[in-house]
Amino acid sequence: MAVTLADVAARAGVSAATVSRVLSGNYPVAGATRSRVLRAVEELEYVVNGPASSLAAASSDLVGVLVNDIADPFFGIMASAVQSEMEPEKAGGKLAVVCNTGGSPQRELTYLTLLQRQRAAAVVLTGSAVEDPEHAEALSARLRRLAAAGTRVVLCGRPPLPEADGDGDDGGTGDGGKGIPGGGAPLTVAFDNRGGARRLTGHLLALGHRRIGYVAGPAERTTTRHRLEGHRAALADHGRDHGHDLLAEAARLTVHGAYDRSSGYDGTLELLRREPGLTAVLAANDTVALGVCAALREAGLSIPGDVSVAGFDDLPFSADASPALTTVRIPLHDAGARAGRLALGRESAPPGGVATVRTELMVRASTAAPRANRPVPQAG
Amino acid sequence: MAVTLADVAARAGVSAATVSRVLSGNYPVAGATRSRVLRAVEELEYVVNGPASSLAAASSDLVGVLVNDIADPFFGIMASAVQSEMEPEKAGGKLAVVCNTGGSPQRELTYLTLLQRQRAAAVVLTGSAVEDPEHAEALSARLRRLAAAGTRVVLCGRPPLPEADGDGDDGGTGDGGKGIPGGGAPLTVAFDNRGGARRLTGHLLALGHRRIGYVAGPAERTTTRHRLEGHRAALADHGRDHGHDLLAEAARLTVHGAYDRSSGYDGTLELLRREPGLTAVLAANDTVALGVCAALREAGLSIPGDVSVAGFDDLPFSADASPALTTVRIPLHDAGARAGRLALGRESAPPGGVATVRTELMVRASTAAPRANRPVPQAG
DNA sequence: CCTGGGATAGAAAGCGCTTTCTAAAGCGAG
DNA sequence: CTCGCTTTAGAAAGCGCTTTCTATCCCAGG
Repeated sequence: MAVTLADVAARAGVSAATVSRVLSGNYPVAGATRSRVLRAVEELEYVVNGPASSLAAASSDLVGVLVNDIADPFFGIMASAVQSEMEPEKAGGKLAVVCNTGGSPQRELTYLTLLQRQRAAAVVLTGSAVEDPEHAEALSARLRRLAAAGTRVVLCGRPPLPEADGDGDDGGTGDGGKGIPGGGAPLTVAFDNRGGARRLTGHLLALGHRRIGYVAGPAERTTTRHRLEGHRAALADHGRDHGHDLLAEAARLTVHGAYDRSSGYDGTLELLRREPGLTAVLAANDTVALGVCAALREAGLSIPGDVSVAGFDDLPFSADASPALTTVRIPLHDAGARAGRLALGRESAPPGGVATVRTELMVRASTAAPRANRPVPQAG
Repeated sequence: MAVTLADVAARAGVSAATVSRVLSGNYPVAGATRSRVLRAVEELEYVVNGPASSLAAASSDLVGVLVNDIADPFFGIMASAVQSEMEPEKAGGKLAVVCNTGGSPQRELTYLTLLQRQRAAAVVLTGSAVEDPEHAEALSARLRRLAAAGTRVVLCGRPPLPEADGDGDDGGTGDGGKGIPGGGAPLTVAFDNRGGARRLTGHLLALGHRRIGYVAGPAERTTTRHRLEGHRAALADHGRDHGHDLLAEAARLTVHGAYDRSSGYDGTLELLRREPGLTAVLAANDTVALGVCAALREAGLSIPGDVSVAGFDDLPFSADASPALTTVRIPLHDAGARAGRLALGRESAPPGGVATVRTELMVRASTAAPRANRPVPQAG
């Protein structure tokens, strides 16, 4: 039913081989022949049969992008950046397949199989990893095998895979995909979540805050752990410098939730119950921060007058919230673009296979020095 | 290098045909044989070669989803819903390919070719269409040909394609893809933008607003036109009932921009210049509304005290903006899910091939009755 | 005028799978 | 017991393309 190579060949009065060569363009074809073929292609409205060509050439132009939640701009921005690197104009029509894993390691594996089945040229995994050792192990093994088989594997916004064997102290192999053609080992574009969180908490401490609540993300995710570590590191710094141990309180002032608004809302209520005298609340990310703000306001507290609030990520809406949110900016677009280039092999692998992108503290209106006396809401 | 069907067959001591039958499951295979094959598949970690299977079966399990901007939650939500309908558990591992067209008709066509090349099983086009007759014509023809060739084509959030021929008054053929197997004609899930805008403007008029500015979207998009038509219809309704012609002013109080925050900001500045006495501003969508609010605040006007603001879409952040945004809710998730089911043929085509989803007016804090005397900002 | 080599194009062998078409059993009925 | 049917499995022919491997053709050099 569909027009095939043979049809074009017949029309142009050449062999199928010649048509193929004209279209792929990596073999000399005489000018006259070429234009005759091209005309036939035009006239017949011929469109290459992708599967057939992938089969014969043993390669495809699909690139998988795994995201936790495509409706979340955090992932949307990264996915968009990855895809912008393979615009038809730039990369000869690679197709990005965006897969919504919902953050489930199980689904992640399933999609990986699906992509492997399509013989995807590369796979980009975004979003934080789950720390469950069993899944982590299965995923690492899987990714490493995929990479070894020639599929480019890039992790974006999650920590590098643990070392495969016992050798090699700490990710310093230095041959991030040099040896084996087409990759060989998974590459990573990591975010400096620890440093960002540390600076953010440092900012709050510098303003004079001492009772800082933390509505953290899901306990089992690496991103959550890293941000929490940065937070505590800042607390520890402060204790060291001022002989005032804030770390002891940290656990009591931390609650965990999901990366959504209602977690921020519920978490804040819980924090207020535990410590009505809070002067600042840190949120797992900006979306959570919105929920934090809502809960605070309902409790009759003003921001930043009574309580300061800060988020993480700096999504587009963060600057528009009111008050504008103090947050840690993650250059999602740059990170995604870089991951995309790495996935296409258009950028050489970073040393050790790991590139870390900087995060930046964005101080805005939602944080200010704490007031001496502020109204204390009635406990729930 | 990779494990093939033949390897599995050899290991299981059966023919390749049998293995294929076990895996596709649409042919009887004796229980003992089946489990022997399954075990071999396990042991060899066999993964089907998608391209080969697509080639042989002349079908693929890719579904294309075209979006204007994947980083925008409006599209993210729809894409997510489409994809949720083809979870591996539900639809046997269909893969959604999300393509970012940036709203360019040119890129839309390019991606369509890419998808066609992959022999995609279906294509879902989201986002408003461009009204440029030339492109519209090219796109319609293309989609119709695709559909006729067996690819399911679903439009989501854009108006149905114009009738192909001169016959048929107004999209009432009633055989939305019944005749030809696998579709035949493009299907549509349309939004009631006109009705929504009409109700929204009605709400403002009922509150007592008479000088209503409109920061509309790009002039050439259908969505923009429909919302504008609804707006003007409400204005006309009012004139008819109260003998007070607001329509004459409408053009002067309308400015066009893109669907982004800065358009809202700039547009509002321009509107304020044209009519410092505005008491309400309607925005093309919620993102634009954020920019409108920012500009208003900078001009020293309070919301809704001095000026009411309303948006469109009801994205997740809209309820959290402050003040919470009055807006017209579009059930994006439902619409996307429906489009997904239509694309997979899991839901029968609606009468006439067009399903319209209802929009709902969400009245929140950003709109209120106008004040008798309000400060008038200095013109820029 | 002959010959070696570069440029160009065709023939044909797959790529790994699906799917007829065909064959071999296994079984109840006559 | 034999016949004819159902059930199950293998053989083999492609699906449409890429890519060697070859075969021309043409021209410069001898």
